[in-house]
This record gives sequence, C-alpha cells and structure tokens, in this order.
Amino acid sequence: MELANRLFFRLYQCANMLHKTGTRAVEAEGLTTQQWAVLGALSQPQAEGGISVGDLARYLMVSRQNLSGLISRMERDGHLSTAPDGRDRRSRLVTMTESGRKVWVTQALPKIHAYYEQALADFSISDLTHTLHYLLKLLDNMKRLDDETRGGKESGED
Amino acid sequence: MELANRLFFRLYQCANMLHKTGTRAVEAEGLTTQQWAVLGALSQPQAEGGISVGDLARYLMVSRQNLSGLISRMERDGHLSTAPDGRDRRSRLVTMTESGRKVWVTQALPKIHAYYEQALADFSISDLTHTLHYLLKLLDNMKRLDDETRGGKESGED
DNA sequence: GCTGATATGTCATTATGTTGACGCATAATG
DNA sequence: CATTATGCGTCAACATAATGACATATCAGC
Repeated sequence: MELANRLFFRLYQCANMLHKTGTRAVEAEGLTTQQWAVLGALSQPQAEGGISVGDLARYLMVSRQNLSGLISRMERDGHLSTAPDGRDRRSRLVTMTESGRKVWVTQALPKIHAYYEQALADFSISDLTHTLHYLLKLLDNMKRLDDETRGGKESGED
Repeated sequence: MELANRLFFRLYQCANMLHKTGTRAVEAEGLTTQQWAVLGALSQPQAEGGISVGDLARYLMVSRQNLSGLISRMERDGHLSTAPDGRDRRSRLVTMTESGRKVWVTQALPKIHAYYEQALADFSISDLTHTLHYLLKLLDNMKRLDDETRGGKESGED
C-alpha cells in the first residue's frame, strides 16, 4: 500500500512535469503538449481521411467537450481543418492542414525527438519496453475503473 | 524512437485518466486529485509542524501561483489552515485542520486505498517496484530538463 | 538602517481537464 | 411521415495547470 501510494504520487508528479516540459519543448511553434498529442494522432496513417471528434476524444482519453475547444484553437492557428462527413453527416472529420503538417514535420517533430532523447536518456530498449508495458497495464486498469464508475454511460470501446 | 513515442503517448493518457478516475474516487468528499495530493503531503510526519507554500509547490511540482489557489479553496472548505512561520515570518506554514485530518483519515484514505486496489489490481510487488523505479528515473530526467530549460531561474533544489 | 535577495499574495491571461445541459441532425421505429 | 432515441457539437461552470508582473513583508549583508 505504501508502494502504491508512492507510485501514484510519482505518476502525479510525472503528469505535471510532462505538461510543463513537454509544452516548453514545442512552445516556439505555438504548440502545447495536448496539441502535440492531437497532431501526433492525426499524423497516423489510419487518420488519413480525417477522424471524428468523438473518435479522437476516445483515442486521447479526454472529453469531447474539452477536445472541441482544443480543435477550435488549432483551427484558429491554421493547423487543422474540419469538414462534414459524407457518410454520417452528424460528424465533422478533423484533418491536418498542409500548413499544420509542415509545422509538425519540419519544426515540431525534430524538437520532440530531441525531447525524447533527453527525457529517456538513460533508458535502454528493455527499460522502454518495460515502462511501456507497465503504463499500458495501469491504463487498462484505470480504463476499467472509469467504465465501472461511469456505469457504462458512454460507449468506451477501444 | 517509435518506442519513446508510444511511451509518452501512454503517459499522456495515464495523466488524463489519473485526473479523471482519481478525482472521481474522492469526489464524494468534495476533493480532487490535486487536493488529495496536498492532503497526502501534509499527512506526512515531516510536515507535522506545517510546510511553507513554496516548499509544498516544489514538492508537488506545481507552480506557486497554482498552489496558492488550490490552498485557498481548501482553506475555504475548512481542510487547511495557514499560519505565519515564527522563524521566517515571510513564510506561511500550511497545516491540515482537525476537520481536514478527519475527512482525510476516515473518508478519503479508505477510498484511496480501494482505488489503489483496483488501479493496481494485477501488479505484483515486483511490478510495483519496477514501475516506481521507472517513474522516478523519468521524473529525474524531466526535472533536469526543466532546470536546463528554465536556466536555473528559480532555485530547484531537491 | 539601507540594500538586495527572498517568500508570499494577488491579478491577469491562456490552455487544459471535468461535468451537466441543451440543441440539432441523423437513425430507428411506429 | 411522426416519434423517439442516439450521436455529436457546443455552451456554461468549475478546478487545475502554466506564465508574467507587481506589491508587500521579511531576511541577510553591509
């Protein structure tokens, strides 16, 4: 139990530091850690044709109301564009603009890689794999906890 | 690099889920994950005689301005009290009130322990130790990164 | 005692995160 | 075609994060 306490406290600190140092790493591009996460998601091949706000919210594990504001700001900055979905016209598909992709690839990605280098300096491949494994395990438990607490109100499929 | 990317994405998701599920675990007591962190810090034996706002901010790794608001709300709710430090009268020492301690021990702690049980359900002692180790390692790197980026503006001693 | 460093509080701005509530478009049903 | 259900987007309220700037009080050094 004492171990659990320490673990969660460190996770809490990590969350704060990730936000702080991550945002600082890309602040010259006018980005934040969250916007970085959005661009990262949209740069995936499976998001090629655009992704709905709801799907993106579930992917990033943030509320759709929160993501909505985030997207607005990124649209304002010219990084994203949204267009109605032809198949389900309730949805708006979010895609990266050419300008956004350029900022992402030429400016943000190099800085993010440099950030990874420093933040994971003394991590071996084995360390990385193990850490990732534990984070996934923890995430899985927290997702289940979330579903149980919410009573399955919103469909939380993966 | 791909591993690093996945690791940080999962850490990002973990941060969001920690906030969401953690706050939900103690919302009946009117607490949040951050207030929980504050009460946890103040319940440590070394915080017996009170802890200054600056020290607490460094301990939790949040900004002093942010913590200031947090403390105000918790004072408003009767969980905390602040008093001038006799030795250094610039400082105000933050302590838990009796009421705060009671809420913490009798209501919050049991729920937090139940939360730990669920969130770390399938973690062995070895898993816990390893995860903690990796979080500390990551935290250490991010702290160094933070200090370097800030240029040592604020004293960031540990 | 004056000066400079430090601790805090406060105000402001911005970006995140949550939840609840409402409206609209679509889907599913009669 | 009308009714209902659902998904989605948005507004509102609140708590949390960051930063910068300023005022005030106190400590430490001269």
